[in-house]
Amino acid sequence: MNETRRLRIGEVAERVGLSLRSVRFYEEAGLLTPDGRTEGGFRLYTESQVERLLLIKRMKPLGFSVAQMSELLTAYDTLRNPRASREEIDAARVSADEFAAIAAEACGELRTRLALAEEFSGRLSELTSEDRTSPQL
Amino acid sequence: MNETRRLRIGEVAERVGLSLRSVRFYEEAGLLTPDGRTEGGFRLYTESQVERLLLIKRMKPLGFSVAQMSELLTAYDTLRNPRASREEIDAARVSADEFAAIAAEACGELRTRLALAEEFSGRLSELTSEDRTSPQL
DNA sequence: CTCACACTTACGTTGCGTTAACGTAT
DNA sequence: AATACGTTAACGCAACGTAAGTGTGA
Repeated sequence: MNETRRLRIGEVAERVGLSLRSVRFYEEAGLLTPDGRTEGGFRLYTESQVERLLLIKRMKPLGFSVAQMSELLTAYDTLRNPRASREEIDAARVSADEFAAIAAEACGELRTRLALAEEFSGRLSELTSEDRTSPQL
Repeated sequence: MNETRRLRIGEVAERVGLSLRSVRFYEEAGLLTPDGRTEGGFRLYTESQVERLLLIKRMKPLGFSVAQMSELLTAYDTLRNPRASREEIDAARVSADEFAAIAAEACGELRTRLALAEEFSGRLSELTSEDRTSPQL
């Protein structure tokens, strides 16, 4: 029944919007291992692995390191795993909460960075618009 | 009369808020050369060089590469140089306009990145807040 | 047989951080 | 003489990009 066609890296990368190199890199980093290989050695991925890559991609704007992503994914896996013990779940919750805080802080830094960028950008575009005020950055 | 005390790299770095390494790195990259050295080889900076470093620092939120910053600084110098020829000024204006466009685009990317970051951050903080909706990233 | 696609090294890039070993200035 | 500050290599790191040379599979 489970007519789940497995995908090769090219199709995966295109669907997710990552480079082949990135997908392989995340594998090296331990973020996701292909479901298997063909006889010839081609990586094979399932749909749920595609989703996992999408999840990874959605973390990127926050600027997480691969190590952090790995941690967060582990915690997430634990929370979603019905077989996980009470302790594991609790630890995962703590971890997830920490990441929520880190994420909030990253958003804050992005906001200030955006504000600074916009300020500079504004001045820069005034630099060549000729009005009497001597333009200065 | 020009009682301009020149500063050494430590004081410069502290005032500007950059590391010594960064200041030296920007020098390597050709963004600014010290006004001179002491007999013993210590770098000496003028106030206007401090301002230049502050300017460099203000560019950073935009994510410019050092090569881009170098270009932009060159154009800026030309625009501020009263001895510059007409052609030089025109070229500098073109360059500055291009950078204004690049900067605006960078701001746009930062905005979308912030939006994505906030979305993920929001979901992440719901992950451990226990309500009935099965939490999913 | 042909191609598009994939594989594994392995070195290049950017913007610094970080020793290490040593000289300078007060 | 001590101490804070500075100097030049030079290697390390993250997160991939980019060949290079070779194999796979429809």
